[in-house]
Amino acid sequence: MVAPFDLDSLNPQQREAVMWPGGPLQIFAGAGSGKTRVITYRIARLIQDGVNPSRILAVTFTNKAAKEMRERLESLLGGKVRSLWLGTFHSLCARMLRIDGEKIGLSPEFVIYDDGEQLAIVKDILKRMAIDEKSLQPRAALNEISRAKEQMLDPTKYEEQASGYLQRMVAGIYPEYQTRLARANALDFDDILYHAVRLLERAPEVLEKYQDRFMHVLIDEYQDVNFTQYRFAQLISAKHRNITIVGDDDQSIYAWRGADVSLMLRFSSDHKDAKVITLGQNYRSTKVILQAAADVIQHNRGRAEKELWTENEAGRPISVTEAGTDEEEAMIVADAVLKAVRSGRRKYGEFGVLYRTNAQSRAVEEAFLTMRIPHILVGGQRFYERREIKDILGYLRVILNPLDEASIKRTINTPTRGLGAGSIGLFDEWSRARGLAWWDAIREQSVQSQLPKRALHGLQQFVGLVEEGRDMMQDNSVTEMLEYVMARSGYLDSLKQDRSEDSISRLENLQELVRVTQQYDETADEPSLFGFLEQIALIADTDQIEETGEAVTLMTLHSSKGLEYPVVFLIGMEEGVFPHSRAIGNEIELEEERRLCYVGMTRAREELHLLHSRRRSMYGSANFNRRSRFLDDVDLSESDSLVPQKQPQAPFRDLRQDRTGGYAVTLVETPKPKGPAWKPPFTVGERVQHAKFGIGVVISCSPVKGNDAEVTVAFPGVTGVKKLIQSFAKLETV
DNA sequence: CCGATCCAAGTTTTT
DNA sequence: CTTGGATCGG
Repeated sequence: MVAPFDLDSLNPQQREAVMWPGGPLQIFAGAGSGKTRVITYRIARLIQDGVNPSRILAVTFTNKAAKEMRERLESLLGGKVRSLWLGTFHSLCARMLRIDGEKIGLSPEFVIYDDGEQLAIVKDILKRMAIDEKSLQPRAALNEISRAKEQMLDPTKYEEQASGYLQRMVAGIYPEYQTRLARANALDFDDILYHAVRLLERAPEVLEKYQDRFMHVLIDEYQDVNFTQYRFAQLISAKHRNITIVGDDDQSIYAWRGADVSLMLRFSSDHKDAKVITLGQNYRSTKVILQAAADVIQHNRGRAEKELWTENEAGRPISVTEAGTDEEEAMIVADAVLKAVRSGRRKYGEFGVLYRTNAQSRAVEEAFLTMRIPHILVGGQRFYERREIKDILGYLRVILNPLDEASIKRTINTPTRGLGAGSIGLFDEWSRARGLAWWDAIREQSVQSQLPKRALHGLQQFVGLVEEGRDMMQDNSVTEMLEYVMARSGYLDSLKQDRSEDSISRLENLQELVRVTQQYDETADEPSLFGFLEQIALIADTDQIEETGEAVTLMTLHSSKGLEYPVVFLIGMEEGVFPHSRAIGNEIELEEERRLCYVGMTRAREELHLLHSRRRSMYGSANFNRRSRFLDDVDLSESDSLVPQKQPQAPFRDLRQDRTGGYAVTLVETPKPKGPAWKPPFTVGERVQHAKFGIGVVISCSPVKGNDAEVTVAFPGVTGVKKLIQSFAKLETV
C-alpha cells in the first residue's frame, strides 16, 4: 500500500517517532520541531497499518488543536475518521461519563458549571456561613478546591489532611460546595476529570471496556497535565501499554493552575521500557532567535538536557528598544509594522505582538487604532464570560434543567423583577428547611403568599417564562429558543432602552450569540438545546479564532503557545511586568516566567523585537521599571534597535533596590533630568496639526541644535511617519 | 427594592 | 485607570 503521506519529508527522529511500533513512547518535542506533524502522521500511520480508528484515543490541550488535528488526519487519510476519540481531556472524559457515569451514580444529563458559576457558588456559601470575603478570598478557596480535586481528594479525605488556615477554612466549604453541585446535577471542570478517574477506578467492567478498546493512546502537551489527567492516562493505557506522550518541559507554563511537569519527567521511571525520542531540529526560527531563546532558558535548573538546533539561516539580529513610555513603546511597534507593510515586505498577518498581561494590550490597541493598523485581540474579556451572554444562556440552562440553581439565581431578577435580596433569602430558607430544590421552592404556594405584590408578579413572569420554554423545547430550534428567551425575559428591551455605549455593545454581543446558534442549528448532527449548551461549556474563545491573515495579532504570552509569526514583538520586557512582580523573589515562579519568555521568543520565525519602557503607567500611576533580567541573559552584542536609542542615562540609579534583585519601583516624584533644561515641545502621544499632513500623533521628540526639536509624528493613511523639525514644521497641539 | 455613589484592589487561563 | 462590591438615600 502506498503511503498516503510523505515519510521522506521527515527527519530521522521524526520518522522514528512516527514508525515506532508500540509500547510506551516519550517524545521530547522542542519548540518548532514539527510536533503536530509527527503526532498526526503517527496516528495516520497506525490507521494505515490496520488499527481501527475507534481504537485510538488522542488527547490535545485545546479544542482548537483537536479540530485541526482531525482535519489534518482527514486530509492525510482521504476520509472521515469520526470514530477516532480525539479531543481534550475534558471533552473525552465528559463523553465517557455521559455513557458510563451512571455506574458511579452520576446522572448522564449533568450540566457543566464554568468558572463564573463556581465562583458564584463559593461566594454564596461564604455569605451563608458568614465568612468575610476578606478573610477568605472566594478565588483562593475555589483554587484550593480545584487543587484538592486534582489530587483526587474528596471532602472527607481533604479534611483529614487539611492543615493551615486556608485549608481548614476550605475544608469547611468544600463539602457544601459539592452538595450544591450535586443538587443542581452539575459538575465543575475538575469534577469531570475526577469522576472519570473514579469511574475507571471503581467500576472494573468499565475500566476493562476502555482499556480493551483503546489499543493506542496519544497525549499531546504532556508537560501541562495535572495529577488527575496523569492518572487517567495511566489507567486507560495500562492494558495495551501503547502510550505516546509528547511534550517539552521548557514550555510548561501552567504550573499555576495545577500542571505538574514532574509527571512528564517521571514517564521513563514509570515505564522502564519506555522509548525516548528527542525532536531537536527546529524548522521555525532563525539561528539568531533560537540562540537568544536558548540563552534565556539555560538559566533554569532541573530541565531535561536537550538542545535545539536549526539549519535555517542566521537571520536578522534581535532588536532591543527602550521607549520612554508605554504609549511610545506601542507607537514604535505600530511604526515598525507600518513601515514593513508599506514597503511591501510584510503583510499585517505576519506580525504578533505578545505581552505578559492583558492590560498591556490597551496602549497597543490605541496606537494601532490611530495608525489604522488592522489587528485582532486574542483573549481579554472572553465572549462566553460576558455578562449578557451568561445571563441569556442562564435562561436557556434553567429551561433545560430547572434544577440548575446557580442559573435560576442568576436570571430570576435579571432584568430586575422586584425580586431582591429579601425574596431570594426567603426562597433559600425554604429550599434549605425542607430540602426542596430551588425550582420547587419558588413555586410553593406558601412561599409565594409571603412575597410583596411586585415580587410575586415578577416571580410569576419568571416561572411562566421557564415553563413555556420547557414546552417549546422539543419543537423549536436553539435559535428560536434563544430569541424567545431574549424577548420574553425583557432583557432586550431593557438594553434597548438604555442608549449607552455599553448597552449597544451588549446588544451586539447578543446578536453575535444568535449567529452562533444559527451556525449550530445548521451544522450540528442533531441540534438540541442540550447539545448546544454542552458544546459551549467545553469550548473556549481562543478555539474560535480564525487566522484571517490580514491583521496583526495581539495576545498574551500564554495564549501564544503553539502559534508562530514571522515577526514577533515582545513588549514590556521589564522587571515587575515580565517577570511579573508576583513572581519576583520566588525562584520557582521565576523559572516559569523564564519558560514563558522562552515560549514567546520561539514563536518568532524571522524577526524578534524586544521592547521595554522607562516609564509605564500601571493602575493609573507611573512606574519606572528596570529592564527585564531576561534581556541580560541574551547576548546582545549584535542586536540593534527599532528607533535610535538615546544615550543610556541613569537618573533612577539611586532608587531603592529590593534585596532580591531590584524591581518595579513606583516613583512618587518625577526625577529631574540632568544637564541644561531642554523642554520637549510636545508629549508623546499628543495629537498635533501639520499644515500639509493634517493631524498626527507624536511618537517622540528629541533635541537638535539651537534648542530646536526633531519631532517624529505618525500621520494616518499614506502619509505615515514623518520626522519634522519644529522650527520649520510649526506643529501645533490640537 | 433599586439606582447612584464611594471604595478597594488589581497575573497568566483552559476546560 | 477600571471594575466589582458595599453602602446609602429615595
